Amino acid sequence: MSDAPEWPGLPEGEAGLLTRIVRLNMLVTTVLDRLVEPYGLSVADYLVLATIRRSPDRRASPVTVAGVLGRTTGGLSLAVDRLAAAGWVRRLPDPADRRRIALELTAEGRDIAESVNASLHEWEAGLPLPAKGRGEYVRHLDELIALVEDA
Amino acid sequence: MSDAPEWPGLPEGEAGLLTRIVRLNMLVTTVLDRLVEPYGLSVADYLVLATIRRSPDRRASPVTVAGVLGRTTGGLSLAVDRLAAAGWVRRLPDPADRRRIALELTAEGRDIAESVNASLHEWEAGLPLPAKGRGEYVRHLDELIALVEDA
DNA sequence: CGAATGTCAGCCTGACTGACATGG
DNA sequence: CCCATGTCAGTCGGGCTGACATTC
Repeated sequence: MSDAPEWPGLPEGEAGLLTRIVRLNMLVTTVLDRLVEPYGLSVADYLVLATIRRSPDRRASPVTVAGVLGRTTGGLSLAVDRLAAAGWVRRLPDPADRRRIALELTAEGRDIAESVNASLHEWEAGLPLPAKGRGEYVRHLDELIALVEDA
Repeated sequence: MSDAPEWPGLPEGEAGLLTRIVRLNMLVTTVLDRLVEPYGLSVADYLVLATIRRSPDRRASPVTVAGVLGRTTGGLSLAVDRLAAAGWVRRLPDPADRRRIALELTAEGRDIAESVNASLHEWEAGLPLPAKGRGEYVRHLDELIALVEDA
């Protein structure tokens, strides 16, 4: 808490796309933490909920989720344990392939995910974007993402 | 290690500036890890080196660095221990105020920081930015940063 | 005395690794 | 037989908190 007074320095000087991205993320992380906190979960765990929620059929296998979030299946197992213990996620067997399971949100899990989501939207809507609107920004970010993705 | 196949889902749907920033950062983090790894330090530790390096006089107090990087002084103490043990950072007493110390890079620390920095620039220079050049992107990122900073 | 600085011990989050069981 | 999936035990990095000593 308390905003960083100055700049973290990745590269230096003017250029520094990386610097800026890191900086931006640092700020965003703070915002996310704040938004997510009242619901009693971590950002990392929220991402799991959100990933499941956005998956086709609102279900996803651990491997898939781990892939999406760039984690290992082992690590994800623990996260799912946490989330299941909290009553937000259910593991259900896949009748077709008995090695697999599907992760599914409970009603409560859905509620939380949606609440957080709403907070995020709300926060974002409150940003005083300079006229031209967010479209411009979104486009640029998407371009950057694409660029970095296959770099 | 293997690119995430799909999208992590923060908000959903179209908008989602936050989603994109998080996504972008996820990618960038991977890049940073890769760039920093050959030098045998973590990104977190590199940030400490870089922060010191960019400080006025190439020196900084722990409080300052902690402030810049959004960490606690306690946590930073440990990081400095690591870095000092590796021979990259020196603690030197402040004659003016005997509570304080100044952190300074050793020659080797400077070398490493500069090498990593060079890698970063090189990587960035290799990005096939679409004509208009990075100026456009930098500007947008700066605007976003400013926006989020006082949100 | 109260505030600021740095350090240390203890803790905790959260992920990874590597072995394993099960099923395709 | 070999590959894929999920889980679990053990481990570790990395940062935090809270107490403390010192100096202003």
